[in-house]
Amino acid sequence: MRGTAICGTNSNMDTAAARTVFPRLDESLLSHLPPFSKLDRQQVRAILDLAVSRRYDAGASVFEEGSPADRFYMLLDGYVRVVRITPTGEQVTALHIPAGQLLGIAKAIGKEAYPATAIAAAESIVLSWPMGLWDKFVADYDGFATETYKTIGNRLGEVNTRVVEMATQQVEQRVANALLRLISQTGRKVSNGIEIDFPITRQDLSELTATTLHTVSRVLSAWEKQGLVQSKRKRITVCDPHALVVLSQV
Amino acid sequence: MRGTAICGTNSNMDTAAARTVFPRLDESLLSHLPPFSKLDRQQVRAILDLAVSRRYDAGASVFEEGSPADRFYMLLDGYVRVVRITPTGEQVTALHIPAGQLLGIAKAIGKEAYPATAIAAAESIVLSWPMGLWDKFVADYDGFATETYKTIGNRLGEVNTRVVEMATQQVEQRVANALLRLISQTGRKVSNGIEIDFPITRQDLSELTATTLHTVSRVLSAWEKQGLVQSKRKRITVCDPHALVVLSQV
DNA sequence: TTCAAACGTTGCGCTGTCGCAAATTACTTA
DNA sequence: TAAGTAATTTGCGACAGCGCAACGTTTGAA
Repeated sequence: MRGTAICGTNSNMDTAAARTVFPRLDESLLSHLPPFSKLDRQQVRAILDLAVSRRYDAGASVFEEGSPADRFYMLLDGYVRVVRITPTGEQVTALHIPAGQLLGIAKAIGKEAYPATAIAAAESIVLSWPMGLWDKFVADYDGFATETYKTIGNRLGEVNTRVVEMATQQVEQRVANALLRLISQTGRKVSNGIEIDFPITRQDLSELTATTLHTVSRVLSAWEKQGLVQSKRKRITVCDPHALVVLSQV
Repeated sequence: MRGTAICGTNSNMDTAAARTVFPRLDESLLSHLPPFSKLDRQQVRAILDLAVSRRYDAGASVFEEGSPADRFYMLLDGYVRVVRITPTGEQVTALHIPAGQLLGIAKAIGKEAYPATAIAAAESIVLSWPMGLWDKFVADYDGFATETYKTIGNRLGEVNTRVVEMATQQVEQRVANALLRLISQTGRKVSNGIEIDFPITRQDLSELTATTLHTVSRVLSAWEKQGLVQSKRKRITVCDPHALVVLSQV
């Protein structure tokens, strides 16, 4: 999907507040996505006409923890990580959101403010709607609510899994699991394995696995020597997924 | 067990917990609880007449991870902990549920099976309904859905907080936070402080804070010497909550 | 081309926490 | 009351992973 339909229009815009309305969004953008898949053409058209589309550079924040939840979002393309920041400034990544999912749906869980910060991990294209439309979407569009709550359920499960992992596994296993999850969500097949399809640093991985960038670096170096992974700056390729699976289950 | 049965004489349940036959349930049981607070007397009556009531001994499981989600529950009295069990048999407590909350609401998050096991931490009284009634409740009863999703939102927030804590805090701080949360949820004022109002072992606390019973024991012993807590077997009293707050934020 | 900033690697010492083991105390049941 | 079981405490050794520090590498801007 990267680079099709809606891309190429807007230039470098200010990450502050600028919103660009794209010429005309195509129905096919949404019609195959779970929350909208049961809708007919006209309904999707109506939804798209209410949407604002915007591009985010890698590292830009889509919304911030604690600020009033005035819009909800659909990640069309790219990758977003949801982070929380501790009083001491440490970042912890709660989960990753792949393209095709809703985010910032505070209203669905009865919140008036976003409970976490969403940061584009790669360049991303995001649709958004005013939160005021939420109830209308739920009421008018068949399957929207159901699919939304499935998404929330999955995220609850994911976070729960993180808790269990952090409680019971060693760093090496957590990193292995994190990599496996990343390649399953955004893996791109390359000659020597599966590459994570967005730039990711040792620091990012450490925030995802509750460790330090140093330890992640050491782990990856060791794996590279064994031929399990290959990595350049900000790029990681998993060459032997099965070996990681084995490692992660020790 | 179908229909209008209001006693706990259903037979397809597993554990050895004794069952108590209740007299006709009173509307006041539910009318002040968030999911039902907007309903009138007749509606609450109708809901109660569909409910099955049951008592669980401490340690008995209300439902188990992976089994088909055929009922949803309301914890009337007592305290339930939600745990996940790893392949290697270790238990990790995901969250605690105080009286007055729904649990086992898999349907709300689009699941067909319970995603975790619920264990009564203290003797508990639980109402339940067949999951088939879920959609009816959502459709017929004003505020039921909204309040349910608030509950889910809060739990998501809670689990997220656990992740952040486990990622950034030392054992001592995690235990302090766990105790503070427990006394805020089920604290009972006693002469020398606030006691956690259900039996809780070092092992339980360790499963809640991702550590070992030994370490918890050491931490509590140290605190007891400093007069912050007092503990007997299965009983913990926090004498100086403020000191714990300070400790937890180092 | 130069330079600075960001990212990554690696060695070393330290320590928080675990794991094991053994003893003690507190309940339960016969 | 005694025996048995569950919960707790405590000491000690081991080590995974952290923190620090120094250095290497890549990138992009001037």
